[in-house]
Amino acid sequence: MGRLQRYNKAETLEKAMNIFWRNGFSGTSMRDLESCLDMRPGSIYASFGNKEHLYKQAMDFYAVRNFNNFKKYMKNAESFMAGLDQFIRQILLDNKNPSTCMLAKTISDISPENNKLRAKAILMIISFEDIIVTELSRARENSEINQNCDLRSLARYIQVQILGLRSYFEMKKEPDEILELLNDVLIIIKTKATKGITAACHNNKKT
Amino acid sequence: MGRLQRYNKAETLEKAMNIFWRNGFSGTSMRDLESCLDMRPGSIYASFGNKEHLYKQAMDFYAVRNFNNFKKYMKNAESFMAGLDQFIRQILLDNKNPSTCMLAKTISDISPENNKLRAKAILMIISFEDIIVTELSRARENSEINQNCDLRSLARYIQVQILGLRSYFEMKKEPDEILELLNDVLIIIKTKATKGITAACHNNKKT
DNA sequence: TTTATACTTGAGTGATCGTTCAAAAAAAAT
DNA sequence: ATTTTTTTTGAACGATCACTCAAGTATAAA
Repeated sequence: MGRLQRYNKAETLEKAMNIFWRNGFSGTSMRDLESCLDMRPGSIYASFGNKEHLYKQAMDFYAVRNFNNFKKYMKNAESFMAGLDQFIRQILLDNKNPSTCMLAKTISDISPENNKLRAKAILMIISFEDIIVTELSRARENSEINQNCDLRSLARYIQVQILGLRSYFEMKKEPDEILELLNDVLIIIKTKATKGITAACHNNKKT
Repeated sequence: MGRLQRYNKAETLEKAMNIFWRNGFSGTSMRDLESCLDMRPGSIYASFGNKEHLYKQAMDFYAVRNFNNFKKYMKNAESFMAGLDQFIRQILLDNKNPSTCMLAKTISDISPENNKLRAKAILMIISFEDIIVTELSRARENSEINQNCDLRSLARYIQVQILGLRSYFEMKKEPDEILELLNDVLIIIKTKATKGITAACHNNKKT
């Protein structure tokens, strides 16, 4: 039944994800990928289509792993806040991978003309927001969160906090500062969640 | 005394900044720059050295403009918080330019090997943090900020908030959501500033 | 008008880009 | 063994990359 496949698809995609995550789409050449994956161009194209399609699959791999990771931490933790703490902490303290979210990086990386990748990344970020909302509503059933709280707004706020932390610590990884800022951020999310203050008073006036 | 320069350096750098900001270093080709600047390669190299050096100067242009902008808003506003509000609002609601900070983008964009640009971007982000600290201490003299407040920590927190907002709104520019999130963020910064709670209780325990 | 000087031009450099495809290799079926 | 099927290989393609430099052009001084 023909020659056996030399490469495991999941392992290969993980390698591709790592190099794309680090160097970006334009910053990663097919020759970089060839040496990183230990595959010759023909094999890569036979397995993954072309560079853009490979990037898409690497991004999928990233997103699925991230989503599952988040759900896992939520499931194992004794509260939403504890799970969120562990989830963000693990991302920020990981020194093997970039701190920046690969999806956010894709959105800023990609030039306007080939915005297929951009659109896909945006969809996946919104999917993650949906997952946060799901977990928040579960937490509300457990009375961890105020009944009046707008979960969609809170999820957006949490996203901004995560993106901010990940972007900031891309430049320097000082564990003390990470833990301090993470603590600050978590305290405020908890306050917002329990007091239910979201989008209270708009001040749209010009100053 | 020889032929006159056809190009205004500041205007040219602004054009270069815009295209680099949008497309990144790897995503912008010299031919893109040639048409954007309306200059032939020889002129570009005579004026700016090479692509990397041009990027550096474009980044400098970006940083100086941003710093001055921040100071201007701070000077004209009646309080630190009002100035910060106007500063961030103007960045997020501007539809001509990317939402993401060019310095943050540079840090995540650049591949590890040519990390000169990366290092420069990090230095400039830290410089901006210093400027925030300066403005905060001025605000403290005006009794806008609690005496016990750790200004460096608060400045870091503000940076995270700005980076988070700019990263988040790179994907979608919904004015309502922008104003709501900006309002949320500002309220909390104000609370932190007036109550002086920063890095209170670390919870380093594993959950 | 001529000369000296400063800047611009754009065809052309070798290197690298993403991608292709005929040939080789390895397994199962006959 | 031979054939059939599937995968891997890597030389090679045209396009584009960052970059160079001799020639051309515009100005001020002589």
